[in-house]
Amino acid sequence: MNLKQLSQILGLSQTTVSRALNGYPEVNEETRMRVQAAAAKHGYRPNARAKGLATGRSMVIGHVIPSSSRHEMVNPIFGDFVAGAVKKYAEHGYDMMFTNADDTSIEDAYRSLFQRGAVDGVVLQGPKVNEPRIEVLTRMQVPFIVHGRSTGVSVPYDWIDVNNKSSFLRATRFLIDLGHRRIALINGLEDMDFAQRRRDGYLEALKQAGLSPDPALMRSAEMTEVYGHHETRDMLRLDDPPTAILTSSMISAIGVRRALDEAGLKMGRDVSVIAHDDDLSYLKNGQDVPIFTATRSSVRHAGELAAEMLIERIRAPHDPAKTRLLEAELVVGGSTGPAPNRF
Amino acid sequence: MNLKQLSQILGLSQTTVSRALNGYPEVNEETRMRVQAAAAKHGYRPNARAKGLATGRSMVIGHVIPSSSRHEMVNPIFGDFVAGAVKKYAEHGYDMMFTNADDTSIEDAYRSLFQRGAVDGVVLQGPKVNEPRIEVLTRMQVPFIVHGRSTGVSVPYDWIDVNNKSSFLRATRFLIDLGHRRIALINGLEDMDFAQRRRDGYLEALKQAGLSPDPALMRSAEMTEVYGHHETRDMLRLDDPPTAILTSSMISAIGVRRALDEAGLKMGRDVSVIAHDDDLSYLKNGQDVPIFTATRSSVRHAGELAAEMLIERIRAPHDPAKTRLLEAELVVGGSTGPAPNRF
DNA sequence: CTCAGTTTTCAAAGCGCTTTGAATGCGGCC
DNA sequence: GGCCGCATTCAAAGCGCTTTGAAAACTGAG
Repeated sequence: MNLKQLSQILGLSQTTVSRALNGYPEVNEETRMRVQAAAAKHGYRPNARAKGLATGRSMVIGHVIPSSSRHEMVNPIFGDFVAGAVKKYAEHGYDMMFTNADDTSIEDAYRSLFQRGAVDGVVLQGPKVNEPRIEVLTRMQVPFIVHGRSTGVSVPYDWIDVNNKSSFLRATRFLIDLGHRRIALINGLEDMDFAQRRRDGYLEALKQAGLSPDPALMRSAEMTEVYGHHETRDMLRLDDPPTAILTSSMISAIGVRRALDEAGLKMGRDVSVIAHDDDLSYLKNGQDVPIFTATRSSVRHAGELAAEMLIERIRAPHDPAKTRLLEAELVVGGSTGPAPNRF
Repeated sequence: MNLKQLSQILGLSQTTVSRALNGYPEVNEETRMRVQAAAAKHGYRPNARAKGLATGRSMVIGHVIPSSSRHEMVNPIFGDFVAGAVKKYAEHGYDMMFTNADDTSIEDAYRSLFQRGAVDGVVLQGPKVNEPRIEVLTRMQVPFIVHGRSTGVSVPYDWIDVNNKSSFLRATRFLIDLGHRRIALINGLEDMDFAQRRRDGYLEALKQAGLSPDPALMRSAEMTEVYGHHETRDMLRLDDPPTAILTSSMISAIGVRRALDEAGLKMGRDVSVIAHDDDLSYLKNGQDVPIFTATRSSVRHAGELAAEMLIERIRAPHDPAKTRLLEAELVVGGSTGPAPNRF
């Protein structure tokens, strides 16, 4: 069933039927009712491609998934961010499109999406420091939003981010206030912008407390469970092991916990742990009492906000850049306690 | 840059340029080279909507994400399955589209995707027992593939699934062979087809061993960490607690482990645990030695296979239904051991 | 040199929609 | 009665591509 057929059934022109369905005012209300009824009856749905071709808009928003050859990892926060975003997209009549690109051709993938007219805007995830994609998209003059920020990029752009620095500063200070002096940081990949900001916060807190950082206590890699376990076990073997560990993800924190268990150490008593908690739906930080003391910020909520900001941007391409900084809350759970007295 | 402009630059007709780029034989090779060079030089990429309108194919494959009001959970396997699928889609020139639909309108969402001409095929995830969507799609005569199967659906359809019954049968038998008699099953939601098959395998193994199932040891819900923890803690309080636990996901298994730790029990010695491991990239089951004894089957690989099967189906809509049953491997890790002697 | 056969190129129609510019019908006012 | 303005409807062009059916250019045989 297409527009032509529907209009023939109704004995009206395509113009009138189209306008009736799209809510234009120059249609007799009675006619509109008749058209809407017929459309519903015959299950008519306008062809998205034809509509897009005629309007120049695709009503689709793109995401590019890097299929890295180096690290085949899917970000665990992916699902929740997407769930948040897609919900808002749907509310505004947008669909979501994914494309795959290998590491070397990510910029090209973004360019392709727009040139092919496949999308009206894109979300840029996981920005690195000096993220080149941001300048590419800016130069292309297309609507986009960054989930995160990129230190070193000077052009203005829309972004939504968690205040990584302040939350890790607060978390570190919290541990210092509990008497900890040997505090480890199990961070994400170094070239990721968020990881750098978290480290900045951590270092800042140490500095304010007059503590000097120990490179042996600062680790960074892709945030898996195995990684958290491995680094913890490694650090526990040091002559002067940490009494507290700060970790960039709940998944790694689970590995940290496993390593502590294996070493016969009790989390919260022997070693304190603070994790960053993205509030993933399948990995809640406990029921009522949090398992881990954590800096918490819902990535699903970030997805919703990102979607809304991007849709606004698509509507008003020339508005000045908008940014949104979310503060993570510091929730206190059972994984932290006063530094053990070793003497 | 569109086809018209490009053909004007080249002094050729649109027909010839289009054919040159799409590899049709009736084009002089020299001309083809010239066209390809010009297209590359000017960064020409055919408009996907126009192309789709002309060909009737969208080169997009759809996935519907249910935004349930009941359980707001994103399936943790989502990311890896999608990563596998999108990679294969890309290899064949397909993009991936997501749409959101609330629980009540999922069928409608599938229908809409096709009627709007937005997709050439869809993947149906998380089938329940007697899954109504399968019949809807069958009746619509559109290409689709089911990740999983649906007991009770009699029409033939394409699917790819893990042999859930046999893997849980084997896992249960493995525990029985180790001397366990009180074996608990922490399963997924009851109405999910995979959960039912896993329970069947579990029950079958008990039956073969002459053991009668205890309803108090069979739990089912959405497979979160908190759920695994909660049910385990609950069962440990029983007069006759289980000595072994079978769980449907690694995430829940982590919760199981936490409950055991809290109770001062050692996994593998006091209580044995077997988990189903989807081989998620961010949640590997250990480095070299598996943490958990597990039934393992890569969901990412399933995503790749599903994508390929669907693309085949799109190419040959009238071929007989194809199915693929993957056997999970039983990997033995440190979480299982002989049943403790309680006397 | 001619003509059939082959290779190569082209103009135009069509995919299903929106939107422009024009036409129609109607009531009201002078 | 004639004319204007308003409400309503319509025919046709256009979005950028593919594809059909025809034309042009070339080839080799007779």
